[in-house]
Formats: sequence, structure tokens, C-alpha cells
Amino acid sequence: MPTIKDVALRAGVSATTVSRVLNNRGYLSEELKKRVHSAMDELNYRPNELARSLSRSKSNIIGLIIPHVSHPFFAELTSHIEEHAYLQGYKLLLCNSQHDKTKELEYIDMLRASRVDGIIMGSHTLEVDAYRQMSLPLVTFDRRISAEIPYVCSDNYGGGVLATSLLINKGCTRIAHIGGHPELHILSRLRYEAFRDTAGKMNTWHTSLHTDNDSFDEEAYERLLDQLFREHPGIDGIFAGSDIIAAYALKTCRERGLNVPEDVRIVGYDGIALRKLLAPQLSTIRQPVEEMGKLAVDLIIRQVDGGAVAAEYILPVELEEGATT
Amino acid sequence: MPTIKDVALRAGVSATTVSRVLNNRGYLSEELKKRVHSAMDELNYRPNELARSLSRSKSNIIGLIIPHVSHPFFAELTSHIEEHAYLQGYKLLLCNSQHDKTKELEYIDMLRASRVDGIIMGSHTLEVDAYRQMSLPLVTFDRRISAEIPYVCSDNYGGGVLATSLLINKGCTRIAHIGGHPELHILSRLRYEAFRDTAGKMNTWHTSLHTDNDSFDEEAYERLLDQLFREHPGIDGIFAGSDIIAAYALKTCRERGLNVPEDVRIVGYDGIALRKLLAPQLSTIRQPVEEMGKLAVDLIIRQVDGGAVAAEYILPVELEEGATT
DNA sequence: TTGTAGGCGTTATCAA
DNA sequence: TTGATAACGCCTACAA
Repeated sequence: MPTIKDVALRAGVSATTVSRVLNNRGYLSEELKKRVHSAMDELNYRPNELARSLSRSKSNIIGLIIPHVSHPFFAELTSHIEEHAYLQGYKLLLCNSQHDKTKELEYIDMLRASRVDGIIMGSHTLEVDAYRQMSLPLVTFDRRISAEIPYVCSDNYGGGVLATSLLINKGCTRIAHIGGHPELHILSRLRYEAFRDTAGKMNTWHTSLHTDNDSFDEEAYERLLDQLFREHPGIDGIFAGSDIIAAYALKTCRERGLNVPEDVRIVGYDGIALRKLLAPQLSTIRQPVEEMGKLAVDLIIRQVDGGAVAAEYILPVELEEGATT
Repeated sequence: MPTIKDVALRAGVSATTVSRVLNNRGYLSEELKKRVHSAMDELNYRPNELARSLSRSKSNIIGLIIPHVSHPFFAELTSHIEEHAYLQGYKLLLCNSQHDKTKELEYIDMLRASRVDGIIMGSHTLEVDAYRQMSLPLVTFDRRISAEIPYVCSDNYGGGVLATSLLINKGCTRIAHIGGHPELHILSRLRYEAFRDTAGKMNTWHTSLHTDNDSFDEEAYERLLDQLFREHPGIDGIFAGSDIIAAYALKTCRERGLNVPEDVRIVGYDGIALRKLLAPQLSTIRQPVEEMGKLAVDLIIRQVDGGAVAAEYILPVELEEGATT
């Protein structure tokens, strides 16, 4: 591969000059620019980003740590993050933590060693200090770690209220919430709290079930749903913590001969694109996934550029009513 | 961030020596190793991978170009690729080409500039020469570019035969295939060819429909399916080019009041994990996605290490019969 | 407007 | 067994 020196030689100038036209710094005559550019073209020259990064101490790489890219929600989020990073001149290093503490730690270490400019954390299983100490631009999804680390999330509580009151207003009298484990620090826990609060306020009987871990475990949801209908046969409304869970709920109802929405009303959360196939006409609370991804990238870049960022970014959700309520 | 010099100073040795213990080269007394290691620990030192890469001219990064990470099949593939790359000490740079020629070209350029050690192409919209000229370890999925560029795919033809004969053996007499555009160079075209050949050989009436482009276009499939049932109301068997398409077929049948498998039998292709939710009990041809991902990574690494690789790797598929046939 | 020299953090080559 | 010294390819003072 040709280097800057080869280009300099061919254009009859010094390497510095080539570097200048490369970065458009200082005063350069048009003629010179042209000469250098054609030398580059002839040699099919591309500046070595490794060398540039080392020299500038800036890699233009963002690390993304998520539990599972194969989970539809994260797949969508990743897709948007990649796109916006690319548009801003950043590359994306992908890390699947699989909700594993050790892996997450190793990835963070690896990303620091790779001198990424910042890390977007969609997975966070570590203790607060582990994140604070890393002195790197950081953004998390759905988790408040400390005042210095900004987070992006949808209006979980608002969404929970919307979903719950929709069920109740439609006439449900025995409603259930199914979600991931409501760890204290995970903000999606607010969906559950909103459910509980709203049902309480509206004097509606309610119950809720949670998986042990946040892993994308298909069977866990099926087991949970079976348990729900076994223990509470009269359930007539379900607020699912995600569209995937809602799809399982629909499937379970179908298998049990329960009609939706006549016998049971179901509302999901997320608004993933796949829902149209997964559960046609599903009522759901739509998160602005694209905006969330874009915002996360922007927040990293703003920090890189020394700008100030707020502590929290709570984006509005939207109720999309389909035919399952 | 501390550098190798800081460690050297603290351990009372030269930078060269630190580098030696870092890479375990040459003879080093246990005592010295210990001393250096504790200096590293105390400083919380991590070698700068950018500098290492530059010096060794090896980045330990693999570039992955795919059309859409949010497509379930690619999401799964990406997940496996990332995992195996990680296990082998490689990082993954993710690129969503969106089936766009310009983007693909820009990504290739960017990856070369970043000095990735190799590129796995799950998207390939360019001309043969563009790939041949890049003189970088390469592996493609489902496309034969030239004899020097190895490709990984499932036994598309075999899978097509399995699916088609399953339909016919179950008694279907008017069968259809729906798939992506059968471009000449895309190997998934073999699924279609197998369908045609097998139906012909078994004297079964058959037809087929294809989308214009390979993009993950939901509506296109719905339109295609509508067209199919309008033009050929007697269809009693469908071989879908993917599980996603099969899910659309199921949905369409449901909407039209057709029972599966009584009125119409359906078999998909891919075997994505999500099929259990998308189309419970779907009969499908399962590709060994994980092996394919692992193999692609291995083939890159083998080339990086100067090893020889074959031109093609065709992995066996498996018929998984569910309740839709 | 252009060039020289030194540095980014590491590894490789020689000597000692 | 250890240490200078010169790369790797680029960028940025400082000089001219």
C-alpha cells in the first residue's frame, strides 16, 4: 500500500504538503492541490487510519456493547446507530455481551485498548464504579448510572400509563404485566411501576410476572404465560414488556382458544418493525428507536468534542392502537 | 493513559523489555516478569492497540458488510460472526450497506483505510473486478465471485430439492416458489432452480414469483402473495425463499381463510430462531448459520496467516418438518 | 507557501 | 538477558 511519502515523491513535494492537502490546512495553490490529488489517484492512495488515529489520538471509532444483536429491538437499534455513526464519520465496533458480566468487562477493556472515542452501552451488568472509572465518553440506554453519565431512554413511565389505562378503559378488569426482571437500576422497571400505579389508581385488579434474568429466553416467556393463565384464568388484559413478549402472549391465547381482543386484550411495548409480521395489528407503545440511536451517537460525539451534555434524555413514546385491544 | 515508557520507568527497565514481557518474547526471568507485571497493574496499563497495529501492520479487525443487520437472518449471522471473531482475538467493524452500491463501495474504501485484516461480505452489489482488485483477505456469503475468493453458503440446490419434493410428496399438485430476485451470481438462485427442476421432473404444475430487488421490503412480499393467489387460486403448496417470506405466506393464507396445511402447504428456508414466534411449527430448510459464521471468520484468519483456502464451502442443510406441510 | 524535525506508542533489529 | 535505535505512517510545531 502506498504511503504519504510515495505520493509526495510522485507529486514532487514533501510529505507535509501532502498531509496539508489531505487535511485542507493552510494556504495551498489550486495547482498544487490538483497535482497532489492526481498523484493520489494514480497511486490509489488511501491514508492509513491507524497512523492518523495514533497521531491525533482519536480513532473515530465508537464501541457498542449490547446484550444480543439478534434480538429484534437491539438489531434495529444497532442498525440506526451504525447508520448515524457512519454519517458522522465514525465507525462502529460491535460487541455482544450476552448479558455476561465477564464478557462485558473484557469488552470494555478491549475497547479502551483500541482507543475508541466513546462507548454506547446497551448492556450494563457491572457496578457503578466500573463505569465511572473508565474516563471515556459514555452513553447508556435505559439505565441511570450516575449524574455524569448521560442516558437515553423512552418515557417508560408514560408508556406504562398509556398501556395500562388503555386496557382499563377498554373494559379490562383483571390485568397482568409481564416483563423482564425489574432490577432497581434498569429504567424499564418504570413500565412496571406505571402499570402498578395506574391499576391501583383506577381500582383495577392486577398482577405481574417477571423473568429471572434479562436474557432473551424464549421458553421463559412461554412458561410465564402458562403460569399466568393457570393461576389467574380470568385475566382479560395483558401489558407486555416488549412486542416479543406480546407475540408470545398472542400465541398462548391462540393455543388456549382465547380470542383477542374479545377475551383478552393485549398491548406491547417497543414498536419494532417486525411486529407487523410477528403480531399483525398489535397495539403497542412505540419507542422512537431511530431517534434514540441517533441521539446516543450525537451524545458521544458531543462529549468527544468537549461539549456539554445533559444527564438524561427521555424521549416521548406513542400509543399505536391496533386490533389487539 | 499510561504508556509503555511509564511502565518501563516504574519497573526500572527499558521500554523494549516491557514490550518483551508483554509479548512473551525471548528469555525473561520470572522475577523480572513479576516486577513488570506489577508495574502494569499499578498503573492500570493497557497497550495501545492502535500503536501495536501500526507497528505490526496488523489490526486484528475484521470488517463485516451486510445489507441490513435488522433482518433476522443477518442479525443471527452477525451475532455468530462477532462471537467467533471475539474468541479468536479479532474485533468486528460493522457496516450496513443497505444493498446500496455506493455505500458498499464507500465501506470497502473505509475498511481498507482502517487496515482491517479482512472483509466478510454478506452484501455484494459490485462488479467482479471491484472485489478482485482489493487484494485483501475476503470471504463472501452466497456468491461466487471468482476462483480466488472463497465463499460460504448452504446447499441451496439440495435444500430446494428437499423443500420441493416434500410439498409434492405430501400431495401438492400446484406449487409456487417465492423468493428474491434470482440474479445470476447469487447462489440462492439455486433454490429456485432446484424448485423448477424438481417440479419438472416430478411432473408437477409450478410457478414462481420474485421481488425486484433483494431489499428487505415487507410490502413487496405481501403484494407478491396477493398476486399469486389472484392469478392462481388453486395453489396448494408454497416454497418460500426464507422464513420471513413463509411467515408472510402464512399470514396471507390466514387472511384469505385458507387452512394450512389442509388447503395450502408451506415450507420456508433459513431456520432462523425467530421462526418459532413468527410462524410456530413452520416446516423449513435449516441452514447451519452458526457454522457458516464461524467458517467465514476462520477463512479470513486462515488467509491472514498465509494459509490456503478452498474456493467454495457448501454446508449441508436439514429439513425440519413442522405442522405447515 | 513549503519543508524539516520530532512525536504519537509500539515492535523489530542489532549490539552489548 | 537487556537496551539503544530505527522503523510503522501520519500530523504538527517551528522555520524558512
